[in-house]
This record gives sequence, structure tokens and C-alpha cells, in this order.
Amino acid sequence: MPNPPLHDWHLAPREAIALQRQLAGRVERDDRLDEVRHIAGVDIGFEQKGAITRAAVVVLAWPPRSPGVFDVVEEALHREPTRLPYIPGLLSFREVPAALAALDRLSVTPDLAMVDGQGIAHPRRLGVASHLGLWLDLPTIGVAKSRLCGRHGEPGPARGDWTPLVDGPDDEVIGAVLRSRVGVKPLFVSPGHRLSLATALAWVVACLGRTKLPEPTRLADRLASRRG
DNA sequence: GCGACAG
DNA sequence: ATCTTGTCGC
Repeated sequence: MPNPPLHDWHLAPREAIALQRQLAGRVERDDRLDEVRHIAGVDIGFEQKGAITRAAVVVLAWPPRSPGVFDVVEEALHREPTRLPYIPGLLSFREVPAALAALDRLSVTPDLAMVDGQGIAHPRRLGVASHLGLWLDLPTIGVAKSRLCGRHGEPGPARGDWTPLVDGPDDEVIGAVLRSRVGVKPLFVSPGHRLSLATALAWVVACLGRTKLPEPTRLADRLASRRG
């Protein structure tokens, strides 16, 4: 009772925003993250013009078989009627419920999860990756393809080059703009829950294959969008 | 009032 | 996110 609920997915926008403000302070930082054996990739897709939400999760074995090549340990998919429309800043209320259902179908519990979207690089520091991590008390990393908020310069041209993403009047560092592949638009990486930006960046770079997105997110994206 | 705006 | 053909490039 003393703790505010992390799971009321039926709040009006005004209440949802208030809840995000309360939860944001609980997104601790910097776990050691030793002994990681399973890394999950989480992403949501839609069917029938958005009427159906499709949550996908792919679990990869760590360490990789060879640099950038991972064994898929398990995959899970969950479909359900879409609950809310897309509202910038309130993405978790639209996607997290379905993501939780997909994660429930796993037989293995991942040690780390990469989520398609922002972590703390969010107006109230509680993007979808942070919210999901807080809910499951699981280390998470936000891996987004574009910017929600914050300011940044252009990262260097080499793979692995990055520049900080800052926000607020005091230039608070909320994430990093990472060049995951030469000649391609950069990725927006931010801590979700229980890890620092440096740790988040290290894991994303370590999971990079030959494409723009790190393998966990790339494979989950493929399953969510019913391709592959 | 105007512009910005993860997926 | 999704709707969609061809096309440029390794």
C-alpha cells in the first residue's frame, strides 16, 4: 500500500503522467550484471491496421557463438486487442501489458532485456524499457531508432562511435546516440533499469551483428512484424 | 500560440 | 507502427 502501483494500465493520460513521475526515481543504476546467460529482445508490432497488438520476445544465449552470431534459446509471441492509441510519452501503457504476456510464455528467465524504445531518455525519465524493467525488476536497456527528447551532436562515422544525449537546463545525460553501423542513422541507447549508460552501451555494442539493430532487438522486431 | 513527438 | 515496388549496392 505504501508503494504506488506499477501496473494500472487503465489510467487517464493525466494520471499516467503522475505515475511515471513517481516511478522514475526508482530506476536504480549500475548493477554488476555478472553471469549473464540469457539476453532477451522485446518488440511490439501491429496487425489489422493497429487493431491487434503483437508482442514478441526472443531469448539469445550469451556469450555469442562467434562475434555477432547468437544462438536463439527461445521465442514467444502474444497477440491481443490493442488497448490504446499511440501517444508520445505514454508508450508503455500501450505496449507493456502485451510485452508482459509474451514474457510470461517463456520457460527461461532472461538476465537482461533490450527493449525497442527509450529507457530513461524520456520526458519524465520513464520510457517503455524503464517501465518494463521496473515492473519485472529486470535489468533493461532502451534501444530506439529515433529520438523522443534531448539534444545531441552527430556521432562519429565509425561503428561504436557515440555522443551523449542530454536534456534539461543542466544538460543531464540521459542516453547516447550510437553509430551501430557505418553510413546508417544512429541508434538512441539509454539505461532502462538497474544499469548505467556505460554498461548499457557496452552490451549493445557487444550484441551488434552486421545490421543497425543489435541482435536481440533485430530478431524480436522481425518476429513482431511477422517477417523472417 | 507554435513546434516536437519512442512505436 | 503500418501501408508498399522498385532499386541501388555489397
